[in-house]
Amino acid sequence: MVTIGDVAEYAGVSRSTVSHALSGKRPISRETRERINEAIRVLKYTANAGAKALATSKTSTLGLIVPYAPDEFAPARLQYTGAVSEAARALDYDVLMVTDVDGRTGIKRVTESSRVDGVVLLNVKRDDERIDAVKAARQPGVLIGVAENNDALDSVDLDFGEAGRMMVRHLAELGHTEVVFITFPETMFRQDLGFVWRLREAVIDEAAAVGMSLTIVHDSADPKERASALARSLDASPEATALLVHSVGALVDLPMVLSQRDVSVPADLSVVSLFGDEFGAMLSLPYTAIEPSPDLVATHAVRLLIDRIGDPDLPVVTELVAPVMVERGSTRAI
Amino acid sequence: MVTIGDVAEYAGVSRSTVSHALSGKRPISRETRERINEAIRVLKYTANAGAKALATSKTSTLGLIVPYAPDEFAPARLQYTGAVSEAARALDYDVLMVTDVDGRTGIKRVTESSRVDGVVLLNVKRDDERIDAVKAARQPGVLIGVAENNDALDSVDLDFGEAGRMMVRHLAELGHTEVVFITFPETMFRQDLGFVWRLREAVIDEAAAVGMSLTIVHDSADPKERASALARSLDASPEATALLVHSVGALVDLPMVLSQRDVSVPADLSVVSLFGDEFGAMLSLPYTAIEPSPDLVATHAVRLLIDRIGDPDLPVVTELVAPVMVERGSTRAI
DNA sequence: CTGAAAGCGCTTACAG
DNA sequence: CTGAAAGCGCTTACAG
Repeated sequence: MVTIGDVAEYAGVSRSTVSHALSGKRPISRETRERINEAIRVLKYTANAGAKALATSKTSTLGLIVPYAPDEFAPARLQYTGAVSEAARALDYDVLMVTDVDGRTGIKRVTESSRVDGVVLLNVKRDDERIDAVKAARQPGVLIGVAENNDALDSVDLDFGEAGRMMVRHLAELGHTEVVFITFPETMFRQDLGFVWRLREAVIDEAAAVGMSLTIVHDSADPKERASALARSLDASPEATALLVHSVGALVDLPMVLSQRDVSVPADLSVVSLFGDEFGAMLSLPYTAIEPSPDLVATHAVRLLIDRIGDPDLPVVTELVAPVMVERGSTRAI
Repeated sequence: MVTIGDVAEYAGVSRSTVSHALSGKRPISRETRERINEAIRVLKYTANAGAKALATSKTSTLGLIVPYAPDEFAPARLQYTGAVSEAARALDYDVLMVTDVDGRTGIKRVTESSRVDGVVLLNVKRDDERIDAVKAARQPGVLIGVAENNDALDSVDLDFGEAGRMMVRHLAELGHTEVVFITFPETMFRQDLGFVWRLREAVIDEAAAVGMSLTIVHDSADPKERASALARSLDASPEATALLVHSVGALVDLPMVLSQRDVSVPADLSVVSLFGDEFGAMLSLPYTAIEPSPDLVATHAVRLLIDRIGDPDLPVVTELVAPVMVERGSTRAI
């Protein structure tokens, strides 16, 4: 492999001069710089990342802590991993995937061995045990999600509370007072995933505030029974004029269930939801919905993390990304 | 940070002795070993991965080259990234995610800077431009998929040809002679993705061989029109007694389209397909189908790559994983 | 069974 | 504007 020494020799300068030419950390004469660039070009030199990391104590690598729970919605998670990777690349960081089932194990491994400069935690729970693992590490971390047992890590997430309120207000403004709220299976709540809880609580509170009568339905965790359970729930609330949907499973089944009952949207029923492109692209869902904006969330998270790597004493922040609703004509005034 | 020198000092031995105790590369007296272990425990020592990589020229890291094309099916890709990561971990390797839109750029970057010991290529095309980038690198690579412009890299994939033949034979044995073959949108074929081509060719050849009359239908690339296009295709082939489905979009729409036409499976129509858990879990598809087995494919690929890292002169191999059909009762004899 | 020393490929005070 | 040298934290011949 060609080293900085080879470049120095070819260019007839010292290694430190090559190093400085590369980093731009001190002025180099035009002539010298040109000889160095020529040498780099001819020898096809690329700095050894490991050696640089050893010398500088910076790996330019972020650990992405993403336990592969089999029960969660895959496309959504893929959106986030891709978005984090791209946000990191844009700031010249690489991403190490850490998929250990126990996130703490993975965090310990990559931080203690100095493989990463910081970690990004996906799939955050309200009470997330990985937070202590990050606090025990030399490197900082950022949550994509909001935890309640967190007083030390920066967090970024969609403002799911506001998203819930926004959906309720949207329906309320159209005059809907009888609404069925379809949310994720109980199992998701029991898994303590923060966003399902926060959205549900906000929806309940806001509905109470605006005098909306809400029937809460949990999607079935078993896809085999999901559609029929959904159908029964709808039948049980014939007075409802609108659906507020925050569940991937229900979104999958809804077009078929409604079509089977000859229910037209929005003529017979208004529908508002929350889902992203990755989902809409596969299913082509015609529902007015809030965008989860994973790119924005990931970009903020990575920037926050890299800022903190640069300065550990920055104040801890929680950034909630404002939800945006995309109108698709699935709701109407009553 | 605590270094091997701190451990050596605490244990009262030399750094080389600690290093050898850690690697097990030479015999250490019981007493010395115990002092060292005690020192490691007390000081909470973990070796610096970068320093080790510099000294040994091995990073214990694999690059996962996965261009984030927005138009492909996300859950399938996530299955593979997770499977590769887990297979690598099992053999004590970490995984660096390389999501550059141009895979060649990413390969160049991580190999030239010695960030990885080898690369795993996902989303392989029949004519894959990344292969030359790998050949130009010092580190070896493995394809998850089969390319036609490849004479140097190991490859692992599901045997999609055999999968296609298996589906045809399954229907032929049940007496079906009029079959509609629904495959991916033209755009996927134009993207040159090997597996869609190989399966289609095998289905066509095998159908000819067994005297089956095949109507080939390409799924619509636009999810908005997909279901109605699918419905029209079915209407256009009233003589068909079976469907052979190799398209994610069609699988999403099929339950609804069939239910709208009051077509029962398998009473009115037999259906055979190819899809994995990740998909079945979300949609609960009741169709007899071939398993794509991403875990098996990824495990083989990673093992092959690590073997080759150990010995670059191993013969180049292509491993095709035998397809397995899972019976779900969606086909019947005619 | 153990240690002193060189080396992996960088960066960065220090000196000029 | 440039260079010689030390150091980052490991491993591994070499020597005993």
